Amino acid sequence: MASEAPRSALKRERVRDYLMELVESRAPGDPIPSERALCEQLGVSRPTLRSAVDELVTTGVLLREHGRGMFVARAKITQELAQDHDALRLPQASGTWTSRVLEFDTVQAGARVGRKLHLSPAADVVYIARLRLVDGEPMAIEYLHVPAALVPGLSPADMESGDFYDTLRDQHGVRVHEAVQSIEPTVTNEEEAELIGVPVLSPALLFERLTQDDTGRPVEYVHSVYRGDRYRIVSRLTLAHPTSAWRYTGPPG
Amino acid sequence: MASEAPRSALKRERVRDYLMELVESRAPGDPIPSERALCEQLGVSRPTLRSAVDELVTTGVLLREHGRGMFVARAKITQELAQDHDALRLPQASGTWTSRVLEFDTVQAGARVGRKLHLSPAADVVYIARLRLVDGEPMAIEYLHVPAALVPGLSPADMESGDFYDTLRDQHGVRVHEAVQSIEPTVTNEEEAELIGVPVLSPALLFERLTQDDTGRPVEYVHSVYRGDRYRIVSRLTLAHPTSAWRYTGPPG
DNA sequence: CCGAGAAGGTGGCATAGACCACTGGTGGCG
DNA sequence: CGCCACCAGTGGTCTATGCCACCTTCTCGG
Repeated sequence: MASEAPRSALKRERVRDYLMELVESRAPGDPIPSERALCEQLGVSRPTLRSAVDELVTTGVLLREHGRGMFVARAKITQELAQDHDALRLPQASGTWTSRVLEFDTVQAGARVGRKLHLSPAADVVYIARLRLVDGEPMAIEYLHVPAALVPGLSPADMESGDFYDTLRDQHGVRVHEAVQSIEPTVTNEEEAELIGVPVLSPALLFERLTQDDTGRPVEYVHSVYRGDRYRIVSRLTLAHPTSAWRYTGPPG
Repeated sequence: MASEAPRSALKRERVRDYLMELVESRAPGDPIPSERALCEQLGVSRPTLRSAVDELVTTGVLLREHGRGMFVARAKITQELAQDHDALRLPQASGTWTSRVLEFDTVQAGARVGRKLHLSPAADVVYIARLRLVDGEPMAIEYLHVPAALVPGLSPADMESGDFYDTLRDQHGVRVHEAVQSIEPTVTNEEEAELIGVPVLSPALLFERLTQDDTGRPVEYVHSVYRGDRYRIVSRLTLAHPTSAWRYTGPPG
């Protein structure tokens, strides 16, 4: 009854801060003590400690490896991007992009995809799931839907080598012209995490794109998830004349 | 030893799937049973149930309110964006943007910001933290650094009304011309979550922008965090000529 | 009639302990 | 000498339980 301390210091936060200091005193890739050892050092239970570790894994500070231990993550965490920006991440342009096709099927469009592509729900579409890699490292998972009538004879190999838009133009006479794309933040689910090689619930970018050819005909509907720890979007915007590109993120000033 | 079932069904996943069905059978805003009631229904312990709920709160399916209960979230979750796209979120253009200044100070640039703005670390910069709102709802938190010499007499009120770039041009003769911006996914920390009004570790977009005027002089360095459940970027891209804009996300095809 | 306080329900945090699944090293066996 | 089975250590999951903070509602007293 007496004083009732504000108790702003949750154990979980205390543990997290302790771990942050511990991480900063070590080099990337270094192991840190085991969960049970840390519990004893900090005087907290294992679920409490694991909860704090969960947060640091999600924010990209720590890595866990089952049966091996916990390690300081290699990449700088996103939250601290603003503190060490210049030496950050791989530039978009660099690296060699390759693809690995995971699924390749002709299926019925269904209601949702059919509406997107202006097709009947029963119309055939080619459904492709493919992994995008940069220098062999998984970077994104991409799900494409293309009207089957547009791409007769399309093979999985076509989706692994060269640019898809080049293939569309050269082999099918379809000239991609315009696209509407949305981007939003998300977190990885089990499947995406597994394929991209990041923990579940890691920050990621969700792209959705509907592409049209020069006659206004829908060509592809793409839905893709990019890992957030290795990928970012960099754009150069020009103002002066209030162009559409500049304003696209809402009010900048 | 006999058969050793694959046991792919973790309790946590079973609980999550059960909750997802439960959510889909209800309308947005509806309450769902209490944690303790769900535990009994599902035959799991409360920590296990809470763990599953945590995931659904992070992915935007459920809302928790301390002392009141749990509710079906209003916005469609990000993960399911692809399933109901047309009726999604608020369009970028709609809504009235306002700002609330949280901090407004003249401080020394420091090493990092000084490097960005091409200033000495000891040079004065105006540091502004402001909340951006759409129709009164918090949408983003924005941290600006502007060289103090550029904006003599700038007041907090200037940052709450009108467009900052208009203010720069009309009151200080600075004509914003070009910017380099990066976008990446992140999750909210305590401060951001508190200010924006979302749970900690919610998906969000991290913007970083360096703006120059028409003489190439750095004008502002901005770092902002947008909530992911209400905000997305929509852009229209045109191909045909391989312009820079189109390629900015890496290889599209 | 209305306001203040008590009671009960809810989510929030933390504990101690158990067992499972995976990894890597080590020692025994072929 | 080489291979493989075992085992100790690690993270992964789950249980049962307690107490706290917050909100709503009901009731009782003014």
